[in-house]
Amino acid sequence: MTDVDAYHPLFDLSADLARMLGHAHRLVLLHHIAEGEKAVERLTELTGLSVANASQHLQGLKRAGLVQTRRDGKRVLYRLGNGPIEALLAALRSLAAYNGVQIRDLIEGSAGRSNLLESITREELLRRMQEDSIVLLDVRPADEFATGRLPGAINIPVEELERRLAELPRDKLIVAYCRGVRCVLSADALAVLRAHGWVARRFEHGFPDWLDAGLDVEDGHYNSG
Amino acid sequence: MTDVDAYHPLFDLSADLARMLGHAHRLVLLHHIAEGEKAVERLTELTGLSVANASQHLQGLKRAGLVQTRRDGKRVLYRLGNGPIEALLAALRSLAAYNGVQIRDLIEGSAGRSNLLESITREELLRRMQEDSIVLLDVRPADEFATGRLPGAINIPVEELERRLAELPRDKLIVAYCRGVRCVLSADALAVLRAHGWVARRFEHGFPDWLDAGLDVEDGHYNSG
DNA sequence: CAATCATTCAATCAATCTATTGAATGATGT
DNA sequence: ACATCATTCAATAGATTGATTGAATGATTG
Repeated sequence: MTDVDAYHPLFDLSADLARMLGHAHRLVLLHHIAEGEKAVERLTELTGLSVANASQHLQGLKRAGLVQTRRDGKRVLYRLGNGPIEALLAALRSLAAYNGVQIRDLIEGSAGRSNLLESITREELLRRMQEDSIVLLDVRPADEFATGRLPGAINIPVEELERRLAELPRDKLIVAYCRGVRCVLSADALAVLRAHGWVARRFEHGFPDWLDAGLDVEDGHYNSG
Repeated sequence: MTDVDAYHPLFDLSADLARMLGHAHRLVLLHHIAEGEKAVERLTELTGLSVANASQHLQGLKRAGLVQTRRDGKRVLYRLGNGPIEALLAALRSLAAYNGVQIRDLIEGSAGRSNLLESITREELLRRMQEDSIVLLDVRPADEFATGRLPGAINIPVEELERRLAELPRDKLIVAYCRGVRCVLSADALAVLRAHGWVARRFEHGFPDWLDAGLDVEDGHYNSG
């Protein structure tokens, strides 16, 4: 048997990337760079890092392809690199937020609040939809919502969620869903909701799974034939 | 002025997470665990790591919430943790793959990385089909696909591609093909895929060339005589 | 072309991470 | 209770990473 059976160079590349994201200073730098091209000095102002230290981190990010540079006079401007970088950062932040909420629950509350964060099964979802004890929240973009949705769901795309929280009742469990297990939208939504004191869980299989199960959808053309 | 103006605990949490993903051994372990609950010993077989070393890495992953454990007799079974972990792993692999392709292009050819990113030779296609490192995407209309296709190809006609993106894995190179060099379908497909962060190239000769070369086709009547 | 400014490089030390070893724990079967 | 097995813990040494310092580079200005 070989050393690492499932070895694939992609694991090494992935690890190098992840390691480069594994320092708060670099994440903060990336955060600022993602908001727009910036010179090193500006980044040091924003982050409070020393020039040499910031530069060193930036060199690393550049080597990893996470940022690119161009010269403008005596300044060197940093911008985000190519590829799905923001998607990766969003996924990272999303999971971190999810875990962060869990940790806070462990500290704040004793017992079973942690399972409030876990996803809700389809069976439980169906039951609680019957008894009208939940609010079903679709956090996908409006156009996807328009194409089809779970019965009774309301739509607040995740990027609008924070400023539209008032639309959600506080006396019911919020169940957020999106496109499925690979989709981070509902996890982001959970983080926002929990951060503002709502009680929320997610239906992690999302809309496609619901569809596959042959269950009713609203306003869709999927099961109309 | 504070040390880090834009400081947010989320950056620390994210960095901790990323650091935990920043080692190929842990990524390989996660890969195996993601495919199903496994005991430590099984993981050592799969990875070639020593027991203590694997255990140590697993402890770290557990602390980070990336895996969970349960006991079954004397074994301890590891499974993936809660939250959008697979989404994060997919995003990581996706970007690594993207960068990997770029790097290889820089090494292999001086000329046009864009060029290499676009089309894949028949030889490379065959090789990567063997090693199952790509997803072959047929973007022709369904009826043409039904008549005959490259082995293992999946069919998403280009006009449906945008709304069916979820069917495509993010951790493999997507190779799109259509009717051949004069056909624009696969080029359109590339644009859609790239725009959404997928790593994609095209097999520009398409189905007819494959046929001419006398290579296997699936479910076709072409080479049955 | 010298002075200046923004950034990078090089060298250092402290801190952290990794693999290995061997001992300790916890569950099982006799 | 004892022996056994799977896993974890603890301690160590070697490798890697991070912050700081001061010098070097590259572009601009007068």
